[in-house]
This record gives sequence, C-alpha cells and structure tokens, in this order.
Amino acid sequence: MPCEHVYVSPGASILHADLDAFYASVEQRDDPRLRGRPVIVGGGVVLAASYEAKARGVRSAMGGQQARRLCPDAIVVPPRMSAYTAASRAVFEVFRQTTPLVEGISIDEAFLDVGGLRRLVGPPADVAARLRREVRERVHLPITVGVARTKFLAKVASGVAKPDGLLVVAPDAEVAFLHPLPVERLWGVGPVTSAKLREHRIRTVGEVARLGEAALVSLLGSGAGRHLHALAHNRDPRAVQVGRRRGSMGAQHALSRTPRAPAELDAILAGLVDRVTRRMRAAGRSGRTVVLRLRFGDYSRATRSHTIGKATADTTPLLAAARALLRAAQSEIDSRGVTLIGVSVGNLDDSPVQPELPFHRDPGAELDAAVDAVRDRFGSTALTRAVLLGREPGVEMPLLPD
DNA sequence: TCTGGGGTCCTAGGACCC
DNA sequence: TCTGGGGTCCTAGGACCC
Repeated sequence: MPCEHVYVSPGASILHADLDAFYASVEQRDDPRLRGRPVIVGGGVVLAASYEAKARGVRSAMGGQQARRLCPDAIVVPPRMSAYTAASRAVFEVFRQTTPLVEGISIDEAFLDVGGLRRLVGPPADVAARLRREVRERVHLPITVGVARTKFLAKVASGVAKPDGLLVVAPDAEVAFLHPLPVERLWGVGPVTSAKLREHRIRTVGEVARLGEAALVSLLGSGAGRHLHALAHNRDPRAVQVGRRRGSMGAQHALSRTPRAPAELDAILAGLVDRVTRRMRAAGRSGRTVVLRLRFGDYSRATRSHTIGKATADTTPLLAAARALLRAAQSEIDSRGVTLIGVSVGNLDDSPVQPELPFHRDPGAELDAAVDAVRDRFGSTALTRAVLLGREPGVEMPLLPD
C-alpha cells in the first residue's frame, strides 16, 4: 500500500532512502510474470522476499523449507548478483546527483543530508519526493524515504512508511511520532533487549523515555542504556558521514554435523584465508588481527583471535596464524563437533599490498573483488557467499561512480 | 524452523606502560 | 616497598544489522 504522509518540515533535512525488498523487486522489474506474485530470492535460505511473500509470513534469513511451507505458490528464483549490483549503482547515482553528502549503509540503503539544498532546490520533503520519482523513472524500482532532523528518526520513519512510501517527520511532531512506537522500532533493539524491556512491562518508546537513564543503564548496561535513553529522548547528534571504510574482511563456511577430519578442516580454513587475502589484495587493504570463528555441534559459537606484528595481505602469515588458532581449538572441536568455520582479518589499514600475480587470477576472485568494491563503497551488505556460489560467467566489474 | 554469509559496535578483564 | 590513577592494546564474547 503506497502511502504519502507529508507534513510541513522546516527543520528536517536528513533522508533515509531504502529500496523495498531489493533483490525481489529487481526480479519483478526484470520479469513481468513475477509482478504481483510472491517471489523468493535464494534457495537454501531466503535472501529476499517480495511483499506478496512477506504478507504470507516469509522473512529474509528464513530457511527455504519453512518459506515454501508458508507460501507453497511462491516463485523461487536464484540470485542474480550482477543485476542487483548494477541496480544499486544506478540508484546511488541518483543519490549522488541529489547531494554529495551520501552515506551508504548497505547495497540498498543510504542516508542523504539535503539541508543545504533548501534554497537552491527546495525543502527536504520536495527533494525526497523527487528522489523517489527519479529512482522509479530511471531504475524502475520502488523506494521508501524517511525524512527527519536526525539519522535515527529518518531511519525509523522509512521503516514505518514501507513499502513504497514517503514519511516526513516535522520537528514539532517528533515526540508525538516517536513515543507511541513499539520499542522494537528502535535501531539497536533486537530480540534480547526487547525481551528485557518487555519483562519490565516496557513496550513503547515513550515508556522507555519515562524510565530514566539510571534505570535503563542498570537494566541494559551503560553503553546500551545511555544509547537507548538518548534515542528515546530523540537525541542523535550523528552527522551523515561520506566515505566510511570497512574495518574487517571475512569469509565463512557452514558445515553439516558430519564429523570432519582435521586435514579436511585445515583445507577449508586454507580456502577461506585464500579467499579473504585475495579480496584484501584486490581492495588494497592489509590487516593484523586474524579471527577464527567457530560454531559447534550444538550451534553455540566461539571466536579465537591473534594479532600479528605487521599488517599484511599475504596469505602465508595470515594462514599460519589462522592454523595456529584452529590447532589450539582442535580438542574442543573433537569433543563438540563443528558446524561452521569462519576467518576474518581485522585492524585493516591501507599499507601497500603485493600486487596479484597474473596466474593467480581467477574469475571467482574477480567477482569477489567486484562485490568488495561495492561493499567498500556502500558499507556492509547482504551480499552472501550463497550468492557468490551462484557465480555467473562473464559478470561485469561494477563501474563505481566517483 | 534444524538455522547463510558478511559486517558493526560494545563490554570486560588482563598485560603493560607512564 | 606499597598504593594509586590513567591510558592503550589484545582477547573473547555478545547483541545487532542487512
């Protein structure tokens, strides 16, 4: 249901623009037979669901079997990463033609500061309406925009306005808008925090606001408590930040519960480290901290990390560190079983990396690099290994706009 | 419901230094 | 020799987000 609540908004100047059911919308755009039908992108797990599928209870990250049970007539399509990358580029092009102050959050989501456009172009509500129109006309995708004085409130507004909506929260209407909302609408309130608050009969943002900072801190800890208190009182001083870079790069691989020989785990580990270091070299990033991520047979998790003296993107030292961590965890793996191995490299910096030798190049790594280029530009994304496994031959490198 | 892949930020204790 | 404060880095875990 499209909705257009537009209020007069003298002070609100931050836009949160969020494409609706992004992957599924691209599929419906490109194949008319999918329009108006429940569409699920992905196979083993749901990467994206169209609103027709969401109406039946299908959610992203849900197992494929459950999704098919809820919605037997859904059309399941494999992901086409290159199409999503291209669509994202085109949408971000529209964003950057609107204002240079664009902070990408993910492949389908960004903050825009349009406060400076008031005199030249018009008030933020007009800018937002035009942005939605241009995305629709030029990229043929539905997009929801929330407008407010702060990033936090703009994000909440877009969440409320979805799908295909525009919601401007005027400064004098902020508290009236915010306080009746359920706490789960707050960015950073997940299942655990939500359960703690509900235990104390706190259901709305207004009830959080009335609680007082000291009580929130004792309930949630000092960081989360103060953060939530500030948000509930509509305080969010964060500015739109252009050009943020990632602090870590990783890869992981889920396993069935079948016991694995140490040599097999070692081979998986080496493959993961190779993936990550190729991507690091392609992105020109070096790192010092190796994190081994494990999930055991009972699905509990653990991490082990080690920091080496000098940042590098070379496979050899990073693999050696990862192997040492895996060996140290071997007895725990033997007794508990393992269902996931992951490696990530943190403490990333821009120190020079050894260029890739030509015979080391392979198409898969080039696709990884393409995905990374988008991810570096737009921040973390929902791009997944599952997606990468469906590698399409001849996928083009994204031409990243300046 | 037998659960993917890639990230961010925060906390807390210990080591170490001044 | 003992006590104290302040700061940074490393490690491990947890919550959360897309």
